[in-house]
Amino acid sequence: MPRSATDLKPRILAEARRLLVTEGHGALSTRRIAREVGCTAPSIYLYFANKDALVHALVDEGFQLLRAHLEAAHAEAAARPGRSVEALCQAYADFALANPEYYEVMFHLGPAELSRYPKERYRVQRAVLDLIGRAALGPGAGPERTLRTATLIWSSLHGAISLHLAHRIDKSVRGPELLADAVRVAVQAARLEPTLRTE
Amino acid sequence: MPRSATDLKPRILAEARRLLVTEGHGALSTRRIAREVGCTAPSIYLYFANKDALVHALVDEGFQLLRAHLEAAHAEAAARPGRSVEALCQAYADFALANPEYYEVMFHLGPAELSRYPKERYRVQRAVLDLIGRAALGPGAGPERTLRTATLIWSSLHGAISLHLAHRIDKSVRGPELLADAVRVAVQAARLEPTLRTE
DNA sequence: CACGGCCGATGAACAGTGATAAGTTATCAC
DNA sequence: GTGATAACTTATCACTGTTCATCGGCCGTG
Repeated sequence: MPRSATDLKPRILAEARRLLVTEGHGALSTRRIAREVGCTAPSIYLYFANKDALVHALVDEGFQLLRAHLEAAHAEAAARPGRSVEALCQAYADFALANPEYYEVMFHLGPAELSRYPKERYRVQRAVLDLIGRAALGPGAGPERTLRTATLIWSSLHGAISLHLAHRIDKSVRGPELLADAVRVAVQAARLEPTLRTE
Repeated sequence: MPRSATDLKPRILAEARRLLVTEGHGALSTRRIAREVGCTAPSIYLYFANKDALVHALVDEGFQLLRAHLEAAHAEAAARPGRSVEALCQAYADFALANPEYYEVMFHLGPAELSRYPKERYRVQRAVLDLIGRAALGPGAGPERTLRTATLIWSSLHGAISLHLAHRIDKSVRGPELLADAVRVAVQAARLEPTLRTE
């Protein structure tokens, strides 16, 4: 006897998403979700193998959102070329700052907190990295170099965002400036250097 | 009647440290620590206001360890100058990869997971940043620019480390290479640019 | 010596967590 | 109507951080 007309699974997911966004992933508990949805905690296990699976569904959602956000920014930036990497990076940062709790579960949760899932699924979708890499190097560059450059830009970007979200940055350093610096630095340096071994 | 001769507080701290290092901060539980130490869980609250305070003591320890590690590397690198930033960054990365669980609580735990403590204490010690900044710019640079450049280098470094520790990096991208790239890129670009506003 | 007072430590308890197993109930096929 | 099947709940387990009342040994005072 479903208490509400709709299927339970999407409603559980929606409530989990709502709790994640509004109160952070620490507020995600099976009983809390169940109470809010109008069922009992064990019902969740009918649709998700465990709590990690539920969180992981949100992570997947987050990646889809991020990808859509970046592709929109990419399309918009295509009009005036030359600065498309900067636009992509800005879009990435915007997403992170607008959805800090999504960003948290997407990129900070390690195997310890979110176990029982193949590591492969953690890795960011190649599509996003390709987008960044090609924006930086152009479509001519080889896939390996593209991936490497994209990862470099991404990691620089992520560093600034991660520290900012964790409140680890000195008050006198302004966040947006740091982000802009991080992007510019990574982009310009990544464009120059080919696979230059440093050791 | 202390069951063992020594004071309880340092032994609690030592056991917490051991558990953090060997099993990760998810294994830190008051009862577990108490059992391992030979007392009961409420005894911990005689010496720490709550579990967060205990974790925070470990965070402070971590910062002291990191600082000592970097200062040692700095002293060692003073012999052959010119490459001291790279040496510092390498030392930072070594610390992170050698003590991933320390690094986790030091830099990934946000106010949500580790509440009830003033945000100020989260911010990395200025001493560490000054070390990096002066290694990059020399002692002549102004304190503001030094801090800003150090933060930029640090955040680039942290990005690569954070993604690496969270297993978010594509298998085909080799970790040490990415780290080296991140350092080099941040250093060379940070050296060039003065306070160049990007907007 | 006896008597409080104090302080470290404890046992019991509370509300909450993820998770499982057994039981209930409603719907559908035959 | 009967049986099966799926959805859902109740009860429970082991665990979490935390609090409170209590106990016991020690110390200074009379």
